[in-house]
Parts: sequence; structure tokens; C-alpha cells
Amino acid sequence: MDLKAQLKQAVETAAAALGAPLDVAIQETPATKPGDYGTPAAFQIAKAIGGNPAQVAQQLAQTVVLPQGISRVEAAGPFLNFFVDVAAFVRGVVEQPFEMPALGGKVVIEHTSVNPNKELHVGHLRNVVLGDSMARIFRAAGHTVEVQNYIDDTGRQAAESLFAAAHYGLTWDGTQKYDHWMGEGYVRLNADPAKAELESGITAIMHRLEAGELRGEVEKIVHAHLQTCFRLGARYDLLAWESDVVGSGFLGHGLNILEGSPYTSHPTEGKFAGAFVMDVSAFMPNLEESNVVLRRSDGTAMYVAKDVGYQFWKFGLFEGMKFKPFTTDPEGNTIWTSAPDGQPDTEGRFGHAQEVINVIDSRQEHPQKIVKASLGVAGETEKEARSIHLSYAFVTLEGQTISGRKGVTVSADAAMDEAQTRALAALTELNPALAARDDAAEIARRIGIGAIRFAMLKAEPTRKIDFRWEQALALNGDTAPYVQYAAVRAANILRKGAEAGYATDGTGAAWDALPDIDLALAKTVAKLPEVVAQSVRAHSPHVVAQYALDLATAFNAWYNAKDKQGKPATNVLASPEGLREARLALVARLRVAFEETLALIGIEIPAAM
RNA sequence: GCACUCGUAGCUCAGUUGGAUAGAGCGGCCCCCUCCUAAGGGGCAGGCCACUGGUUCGAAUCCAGUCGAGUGCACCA
Repeated sequence: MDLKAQLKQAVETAAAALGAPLDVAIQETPATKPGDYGTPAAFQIAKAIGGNPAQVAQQLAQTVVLPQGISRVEAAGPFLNFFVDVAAFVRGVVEQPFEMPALGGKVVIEHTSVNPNKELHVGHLRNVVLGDSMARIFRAAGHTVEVQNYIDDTGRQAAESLFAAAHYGLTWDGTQKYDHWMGEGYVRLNADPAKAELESGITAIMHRLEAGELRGEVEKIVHAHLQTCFRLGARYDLLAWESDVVGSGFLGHGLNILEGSPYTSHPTEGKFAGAFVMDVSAFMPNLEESNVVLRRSDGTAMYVAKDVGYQFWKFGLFEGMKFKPFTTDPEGNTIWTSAPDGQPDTEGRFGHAQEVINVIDSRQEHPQKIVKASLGVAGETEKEARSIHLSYAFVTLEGQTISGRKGVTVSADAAMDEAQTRALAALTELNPALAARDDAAEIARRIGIGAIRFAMLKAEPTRKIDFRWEQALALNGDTAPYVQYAAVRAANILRKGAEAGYATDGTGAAWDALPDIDLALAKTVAKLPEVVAQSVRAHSPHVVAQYALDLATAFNAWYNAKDKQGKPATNVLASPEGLREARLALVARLRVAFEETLALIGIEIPAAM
């Protein structure tokens, strides 16, 4: 059990002894206040049993039994503050591995799900990075995670691109990235004044797509998309194709389940006569129209009904999809795909989630709510509660709505190219010797991609992002390179320490010699597990990104600390023997914290900077 | 019109289940390489946490209302 949990228990026990059983909050004391951790519990106790908070705090200070690692307690007015035993605390942080949350259960995360008709643009970056980071964080918290990428292969968008290529007689010469080439046809078609007359040709392609005849054509685009996503660092387990969702009968299965619900009906009169409708008012209050049409009066299904079927399948409400390997990711792991000619999933390997997270643009909030409500309609209230729409505000480009058709767009590939170019330019300027090394390009890649990923997730998902080169690709301030630089700096200290023959594992450490300034750093390091827990609770990776900044800031402040004479106060290698070993061990622990934290948001640390 | 999201420094944002004097970055001004990497650090200036009321010992945080911004409201996908 970690120190804060022990403190909480100790204070609760003391409170109960005073006749006030309660849930106590343990928080860090503000920087200007005495102590390391504190609690305002005396307010609540005073209220429960009478008396004034300051007196109660005094009483608590007398009676509370201090856990190991706490050296003393002191009442500061109505607050009760605890002082950590520096040597024991730092040693504990250094010697114990992180106690990550041990959450169980399978979580299916759907992200990317880009229409297979043209290349990804900078707006898609946010979706991919959010989803991929969530997957990493949920895995670290103990969940089994399955990442799915939904391929809308029967939609109008794909049909238009395929039609355009054929209509204009375009041929791919292999020089351009395939999805970019495909997108050019799409843009051309939508700028074509004659487009309206081409409708029948587009519809014909849509029918062929539904029949699965053009699967291979769509797969080529999907491969090109995956290339972009791999480059960003995203990884997937399964591609779920819309045609297979329908072809596996999920649409029908889903509707069948809903047929049995008291919330669905087949009106015989009124505006919905002949349709199959679902009344969602019990699950989505305040709607003007509480009925959602699932199947039209002409017998065809609404789009949202497919989403409902897919969602039901993710939760394991039925089976029937077939699967086969599609490709391998850069690490050689197999990415599976749904496929009509695949094998049945006899082991229940895919789907069967306890929780489903759909990473989708906030503009789709309404249909996503209907999908969630449909689980309630089906009587699956627990699954309804664990059906999460990770909604994020869309990305604009220099203040304008991204639109490929209008030419207001920057491709994800171009953004990554530019990021790496800028990173290499910075490297050349700041560290020419390093820029001449063989691995300079790899270093620039990690910095550039890291900068983009970080820019996409450092703020809450509800924040709108206006993509501007200077911000998205910034290399200092609240950015990935700032954190990466700190991580590299930590590694340099360790390397030099090892070269000098000093132990970095705590051997020979004089823990008692550590001053308070080192404690501040150790306290920040120790926070990682609760950061992960918080990120999972909030369903947002920004919590981890913010923590990465905290970690780097804490380290840089410590690294640059000066004593009263203005001399470096924390120089590790110049520290007296014993203190030096303690500090090396702390820096080693910090470096691990950097690695684990950045891995949670898919950011790689360069070898040098 | 109805619903959802949001409103914190000039700009972009953090701020745990309500707790101590609201924090960063960018931009501005001033300092710090005789020191393990200055992609760094320190300092100064900059706040009616949109507004009003309520709940509470205590509100940026919870509730109600007002104002402002964005998004969504088809037998479309």
C-alpha cells in the first residue's frame, strides 16, 4: 500500500476514535506550507462532533498513529500536516517498482476509422493519437485491450474515390503514396461540374462495394492508411469492415434483440407508420423527438442500426464474424481483419468486452448516444454504462474547417514530414556534432513524431485544437521535446556515473544525506501510478501528458538548483560519496519513470539531443 | 427553438471525490554556462476563475439563472 493510502487509513482510524467515521482526503501540501502531505479532515470531524477545527486538528496530531516513513505530524491551524522521512521515502521510491492499478477485464477501443477514400489529414491525427494512447494507458492499468479500426467500405466516400479513378482513367504509377493518389481523384470528382450526372455510376460502385467485389481495391487504401498510422506509432489488433458487420448478420441480430424490448415498436399510423422505431426517452432525456428510426418503412436499415449491431457484437451479445490475418505491424505482430473467407472465432478471441471506448469526433455525439441508449433499450444496463464515447472536439486548420474538397487541408503524412524536418533543423543548429551522427535522422524522427503526438493530447479532448505549424510542431515549452530532453539528460548522468565506476542501483547510497530538494523530485516520481488511475477514470490521456511535463519540470528545477553561493546544489557526480550513489539511484528511477510515462502516450525517447 | 460541450493571465492551456495565498507554456522585460547538455534554469510584469444568486465552515470546482462561443438536432451517412 502506498504512503498516501496508509496516511488516509491512519487519519480515518484516528477520526473514528474521536467518534467521526469518514472518508478522508490526503493531499499534497501547497509549496509554501509546512509538511509534505496534509488533510483538512479536522473540518469534517469538528462538524460531526462539535468543537472547532483547529482544536480537533491538535487532537488528531496527538492521537494519529504515524505509518512507517512519516517522521512527524503537526497541526497547522485546522489542517493536519505530515512530514515525510526523507531518507526512507526516497529509498522506498527508488527500490520499489510502481504499483500500477490492477484493473481487470477486457476493453475494446475503436479508433482511427477513417473513410477509405483519401489520405489522413491533420484532424485524423488527434483521433489516432487519443485512441492509441488510451490503449497504452488502459493496458498499463491492467486491462486486456483490443484495438479495433472500423473500415467503412460500403460508404459513399469510398465509392466516389473508386469511381473517380475509373471515370477519369487514372492509373497509379507507384511514385505517390496510394491514398494520396486516390484522394486526388476524389477531390477532382467533387470539383467536377458534371458530378450530378455521374450519380448512377457512383451508385453502381456502391452496389459493387456492398457485394464485396471491390474489397481488394479498398484494402490497398487501408494498407496506405496503416502506413501513416504506424509511422505515428499507432498499433491495432483488428480491422472490422462494415460490409462484414452487415454480412455477419450483426445488423439483423441487433435488431432482433431490440425487437424484444418494451421500448421498441412498429407504429401503424402517424409519421413513423411502417417503420421500426426505438423510444430512447428513458435513456436520453430532453429530446424533442424521442423515437429513433432503426428500420425505415421501406424495410431498409438506418446507418445507426449498423453501429448498434457492431456495438452489441463488441460486447459479446452475439457471434458470427470470421477473421483472418491482414498484415503485420512494424514489430511483427499480426493485425487481424474480419473477412467473409476467414475462420470462425471459436475461442471468443475478438470482442467480448466489459467496456467499449469509441474514439469519435464530438459531432457524432448524437448517434453515439443512440448506440449507448440502445444497450439500455436491450436491457443491458451495465453494458450501457460501460459504453463510452471518447468525444473530442474537431481540429481546425489555421482557423478554418478542414475540407479536402475545398483544399483546406494538410495531410498527416506532410505534417509528420515537416515535424521531422524541423526537428532535424533544430538539431543541426543546437548540436551540430550530433546532427552529423548516423542516427541523427532517427533522433529527429522521435522528436518530430513526439512533438505531434504531444500537441494532440496535452489538452483535454473537449478543447478545440486549431492546427498551426508553430504550435503543433513547437520544440520548446509544453512539448514532447522538452520532456525528451530531460529524459536524455537523466540518461547522460547515469552514463557518466557508470563510466566513472559508480553504482547507479543504490549500492553504497547514503540515504540520510539527501536534502529536502531531492525529496521533491522523488515525490513527483512516486505519483505515476495515481496518474495512470486518474487517466483511466477520466478516459483521457491528457492527464498523463500533463504529468510528463511535471516530471520534466521537477527534474530540470532540481538539476539547475543553486546553493546560496550560486553554485550547483545537486550536481550528482560532484556529490560526496554516498550522497552521489543515492542521487544516481534516484536519477535511475526517474529515468524509468520517464520511459514508462512517455510509453503511455506513445512517445519515444531519442538516444541523444 | 431544443440538446450537448465550453468560458481561468494578451494568446494556448493545467487545476484530482469542494480545502491552505489559483499554476504552467508562449509572447514581453531582466538575469544565469569556471557547474553531469542553455531544446535548460531563476526573476519581474500580467487574474472580478464570463456574470448574478444559492448550497457550504470553505466554491475556479456543486446547483439555478443570465450572457457569450462552438457543435448537433432527417424514415442522410
